[in-house]
Amino acid sequence: MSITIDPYTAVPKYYQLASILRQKIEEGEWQPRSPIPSERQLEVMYHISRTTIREAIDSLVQQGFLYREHGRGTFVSPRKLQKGWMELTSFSEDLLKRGMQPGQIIRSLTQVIPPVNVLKRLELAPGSTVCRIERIRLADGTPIGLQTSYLALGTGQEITLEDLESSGSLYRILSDKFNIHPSEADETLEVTLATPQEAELLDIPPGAPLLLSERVLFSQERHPIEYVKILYRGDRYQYYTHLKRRE
Amino acid sequence: MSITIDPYTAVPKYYQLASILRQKIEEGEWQPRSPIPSERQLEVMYHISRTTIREAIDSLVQQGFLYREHGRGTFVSPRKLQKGWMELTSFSEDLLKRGMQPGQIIRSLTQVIPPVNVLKRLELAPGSTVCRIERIRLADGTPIGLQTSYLALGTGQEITLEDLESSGSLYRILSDKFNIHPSEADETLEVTLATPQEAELLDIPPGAPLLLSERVLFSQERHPIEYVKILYRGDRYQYYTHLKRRE
DNA sequence: CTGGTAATGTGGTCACTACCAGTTATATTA
DNA sequence: TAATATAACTGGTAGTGACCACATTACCAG
Repeated sequence: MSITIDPYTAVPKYYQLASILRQKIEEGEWQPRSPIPSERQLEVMYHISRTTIREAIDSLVQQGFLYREHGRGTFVSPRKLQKGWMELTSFSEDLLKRGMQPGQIIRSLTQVIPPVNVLKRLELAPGSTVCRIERIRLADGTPIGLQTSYLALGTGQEITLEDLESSGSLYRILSDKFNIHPSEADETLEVTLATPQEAELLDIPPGAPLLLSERVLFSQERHPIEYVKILYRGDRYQYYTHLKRRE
Repeated sequence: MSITIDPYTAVPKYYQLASILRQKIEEGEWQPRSPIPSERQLEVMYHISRTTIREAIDSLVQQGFLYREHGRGTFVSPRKLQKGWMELTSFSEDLLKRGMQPGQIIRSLTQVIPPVNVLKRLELAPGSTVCRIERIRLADGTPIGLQTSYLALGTGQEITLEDLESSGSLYRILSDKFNIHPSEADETLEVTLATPQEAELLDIPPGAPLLLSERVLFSQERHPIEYVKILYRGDRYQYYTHLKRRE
């Protein structure tokens, strides 16, 4: 990450500036609640137009790093709000962020005709086949969740056991191999109790409370990509989210 | 909602335009996945500069109503993604959106010195007093959750029983009476089991699974306002979010 | 000391301009 | 006819210049 703007690279200037500013925030050079240089000052400092400055600041405000006060200035958000931005993350990313080591036991990888509710959520025609992946998810080596994914892939697109075992993260495979970039998701959370089978796999007593997450993942083009159901051990998992009020 | 831009009002043009476009989307005039007029066309249609057009479209893209494709156009997001935007909502708002009637039984409203972990989350000095509200939350008349709020109000700011009973929504009181506008929140969700007291209040058997939500609410100025803990009946409540991937 | 006022600095809005970078349809050419 | 080039779109990035709305400060009159 440079400390000046390079006008000859393909990277947009507003993006370069945003990176520079974010770095100063993350490294603590600019303390929480203190003002950053004004837009006119930044204009001189980096020889960029105010239009571009504002575009950079806009994105950081959007991401919660900065906040503006009309007539006063632009300020660094207090730590609390900098991290844990409401992000769509994969299981692996999620766990790594919490400082735990993600792992998995792949139970099956098959082509199946999914249940109708799954078909509906994936906006597929009845009888369509999808790729189903069953995995036990591990945190620091111990089971933490049971995950069942249904993937709506294009014809010819296929995920192999090797892909899964080498990368671990489904999102990475989608991105690298198929150029599908997860963008948004709808998720519901509720409470259930473990069936004997689930209890066995998760190494908990039958009837223990579980956190059930159901998520439909959408690509950048807003096509449903994946329906995934995860049963988390209630005693070992906490769901975190950051909410923003509209307007 | 007008259908033309009024240059003489205090409402910014980009905001007026965004409202017009959003209306056309919500009323179905523009169908999902179909392109909206190009930015150059809108420039002519509404006699607004492209800068302003893009600002309006930006906000709608941000809110998930539209999506852009470089070189192709700007399109209406499919229905699925238009609604249920990841919003910070109050309990009442939340329930109303699900088509249920919110209600409450106020169990207590007192000034207390909260537990240390609450003080910490509210960034208050040890020994500070806050307003505590205990409520049983109802959906269509039946108990659905136990809510305990700790409010960090300014000196002289006070919430009365009448306020609560007449409005029902704490967010509305904060907004109307104190000019405090909830903006963001950190929330965690986990699973617990009902204690005998909790079970009694929620009309469920002791040991029944509950969804425990803990939320810290922040004002526009990023000051912590409220720490609230809600125990939801596991059999009657489902949590919903919409996630977006960063970048 | 108090209250008003003007200067100055901040972010907010908007117009106009230019060019770049993808996409698509059409015309051209082999 | 089929491949290729081109023109005419689309959104993306960037600069300049202007004025507005709000906050803070310093100064002045009472």
